[in-house]
Amino acid sequence: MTKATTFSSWVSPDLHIRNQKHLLHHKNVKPTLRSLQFLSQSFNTLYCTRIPATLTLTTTSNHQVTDYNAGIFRFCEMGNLQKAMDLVCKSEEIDSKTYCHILQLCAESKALHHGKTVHNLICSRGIELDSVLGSKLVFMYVTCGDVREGRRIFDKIEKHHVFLWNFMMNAYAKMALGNENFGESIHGYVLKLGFGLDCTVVNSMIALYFKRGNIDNARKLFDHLPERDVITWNTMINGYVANSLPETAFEVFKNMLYSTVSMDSATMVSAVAACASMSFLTLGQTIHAFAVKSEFNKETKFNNTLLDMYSKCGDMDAALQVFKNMNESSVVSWTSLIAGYTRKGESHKAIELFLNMKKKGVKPDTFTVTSILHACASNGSLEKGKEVHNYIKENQIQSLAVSNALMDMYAKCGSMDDSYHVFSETPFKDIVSWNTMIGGYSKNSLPSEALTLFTKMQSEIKPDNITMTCILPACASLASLNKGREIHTHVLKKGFSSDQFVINALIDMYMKCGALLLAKSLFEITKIKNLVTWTIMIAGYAMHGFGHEALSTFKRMRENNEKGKRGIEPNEASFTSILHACSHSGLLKEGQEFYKIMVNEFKIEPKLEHYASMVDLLSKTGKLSEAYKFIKKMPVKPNSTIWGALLCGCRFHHDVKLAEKVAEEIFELEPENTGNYLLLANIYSEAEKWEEVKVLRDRVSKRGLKKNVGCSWIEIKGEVYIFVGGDKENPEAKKIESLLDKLKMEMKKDGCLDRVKYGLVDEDMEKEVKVCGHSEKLAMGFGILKLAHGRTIRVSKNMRVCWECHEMAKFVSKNVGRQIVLRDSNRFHHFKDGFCSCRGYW
DNA sequence: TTAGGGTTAG
Repeated sequence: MTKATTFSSWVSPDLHIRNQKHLLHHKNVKPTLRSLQFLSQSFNTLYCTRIPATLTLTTTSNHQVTDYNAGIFRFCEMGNLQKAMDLVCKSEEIDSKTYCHILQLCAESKALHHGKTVHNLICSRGIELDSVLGSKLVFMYVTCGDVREGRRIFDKIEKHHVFLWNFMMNAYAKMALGNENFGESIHGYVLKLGFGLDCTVVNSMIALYFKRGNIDNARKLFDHLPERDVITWNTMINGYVANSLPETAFEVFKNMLYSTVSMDSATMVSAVAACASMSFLTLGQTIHAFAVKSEFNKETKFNNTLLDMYSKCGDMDAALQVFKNMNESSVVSWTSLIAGYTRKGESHKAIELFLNMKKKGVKPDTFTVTSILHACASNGSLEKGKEVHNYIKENQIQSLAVSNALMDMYAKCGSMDDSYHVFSETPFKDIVSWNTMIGGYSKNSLPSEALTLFTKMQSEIKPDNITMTCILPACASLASLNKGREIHTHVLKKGFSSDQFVINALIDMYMKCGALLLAKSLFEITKIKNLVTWTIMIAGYAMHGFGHEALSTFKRMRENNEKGKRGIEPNEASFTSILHACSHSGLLKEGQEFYKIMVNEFKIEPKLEHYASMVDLLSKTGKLSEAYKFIKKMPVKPNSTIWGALLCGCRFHHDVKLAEKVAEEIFELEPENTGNYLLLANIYSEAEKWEEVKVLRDRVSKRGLKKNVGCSWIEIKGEVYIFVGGDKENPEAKKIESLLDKLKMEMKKDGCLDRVKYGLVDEDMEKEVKVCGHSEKLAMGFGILKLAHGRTIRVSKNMRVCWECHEMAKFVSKNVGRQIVLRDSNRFHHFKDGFCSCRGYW
């Protein structure tokens, strides 16, 4: 008997491999060609073998069959494990064959606990462990997941059937799938045994290497194989497609055409799939023609791949044509069509198809419902999404992908409560589930929820690179630099820093947290910058009021400035950013020039955000009537942002007459927004038109408008402190108040407050609509008290900063010598030495 | 060896 191997603890993957090598070198059994092929197959398909029942029945001992044996056999046949167990425990007169039966049932039911009981009975009753009963025990343990115990029994067995070798190796293979070197050690053994030139064995090895992403080794095997069959070629094409190398797959396909091997339908399927993943429509059409000639187009599987190719290439007419010409369509055909229309943004057509398919009696499966949920999500149609959800519940179409698609649909339709409901009811969540939820909270302006879930996630599953891109916008939205830096550390530790999405999200986070220098240095050290990287940087400079830096970044992007790299062409979003930059810095000439370039050179049709930037730019630079004319000439209906930009301009340049006209347009669009009424009231009071102020105040109180609550927050040592106007609850409230009083006195002495008399004139009005509340002043005061001298004070506000607070920040930056970065709902203000980066353009 | 789905920044 082979000496039993003892394991002191649960084994590492490395140890499994050593054991498996040991298995292969076992002295008694010579591996057959089939067993080697089987071994590599086990990697590829996770093929799970059952020891056939006949194996156990052929060589059982001749014990007398008692009533108990017959009874247990019957219960096993019926699958009633509990009853069979009861009988096994009751009688000692049980033969080896019966133990085999019950162990088989334990394995099938994955009942390790019962299996162990049977094993104990066998031992305590002194039943001989022959190769058949031993094999069955091994089978039971391995199937139930206890490979270590299975191996212990395996080593006790004297004579092994080759099937058990394969089975044991398969079990180890499954466990060792994640190991880099394992494939190579099997490969070495294959060569040693002289199977290196055998087509069938090598085909399996090639597939194994591709499965493991080891493309070079797969290629080497292929290159050295003297005789290749159709499966060799197909495996190569398929392997390259699966490893996202469709171009190489195509090279192989071309070479196959010149070889003596003729293609089969699997070749066609792989080649068409390669075209699909490359969006190579013309090539796909050529193969289509070839397939028609060779009559491959009779097969449903091929036609489905073809349909999917057209759908992925965006040619929905061709996809529909294939669909119509098909002899038999399946749920796969319908799903490919639905997915195609969804990708094209034609969600209504996808939904229509879904309904049609149900009408035709084709039953949607998990793939279909995930596609249709995606369509509802991109359409934002919560109602349709809910209908699909009901259908899923009624028909019990369950899978993790379906749950994830449901969470995503609810998140994209803005219903995070429904999304969380699905999440909490999903028993086994994967990384996609967590990422979808965290990203959903971030996008739905629920950053605290996103951060809470992120913390919870870490105790259950390892976050990945996508998690980073989901959580970083939440840090950005809270302006939580501490949290953002913490995540950056995590990114570096886990090696996500080569991911372009992660880097872009980090730069964006630093920009939105006001850490312009950190954003800039990360941007500069990032070697590969894509359009989004550049646009984030330009948008960042824009929101910080660094117009010239934004312009030079835009220029750098378009030039061949990086070594050996071609310049990048701007798109719609880049122009939004650069126009923003111009308007935030009052760069009239440049802005107008960019607008022209966008429309004339790049043929980009302006969107509302482009128009808004232009109106903002004209208004800020005093071109009020031009701005008004610009709005009137717009081919689309202006929104409140556009009119609002002009109204701000009217205040800045004291044009009461135009302001009245503009305000009426906004009041019509946003009758509930108190901010607009206050803005007009300020314009009146600055022009000392007290009667108009009074009329407006009456209008506001008559409407009984909702009060907007302004709030500001500051992060100190990782804690976020939130302030609302007139807040006295903060334990430091008294200290802050006396500090602010002192500052106000000094400002008065300096004559600073003379400049802000306009904003303060109508205090009643201000109290009534309670728009400002000067919460930013409280947060700044708290920062002065709590942060060491020399540290920048970073405050965020959910509305635009008020004039008085702005003046105070300027004063503090000069007279107290503190740098302040204030983020309001519109832009950043950097205060230093008595100046603000906005230079009045806010 | 062979078809379809869900999460990712401006």
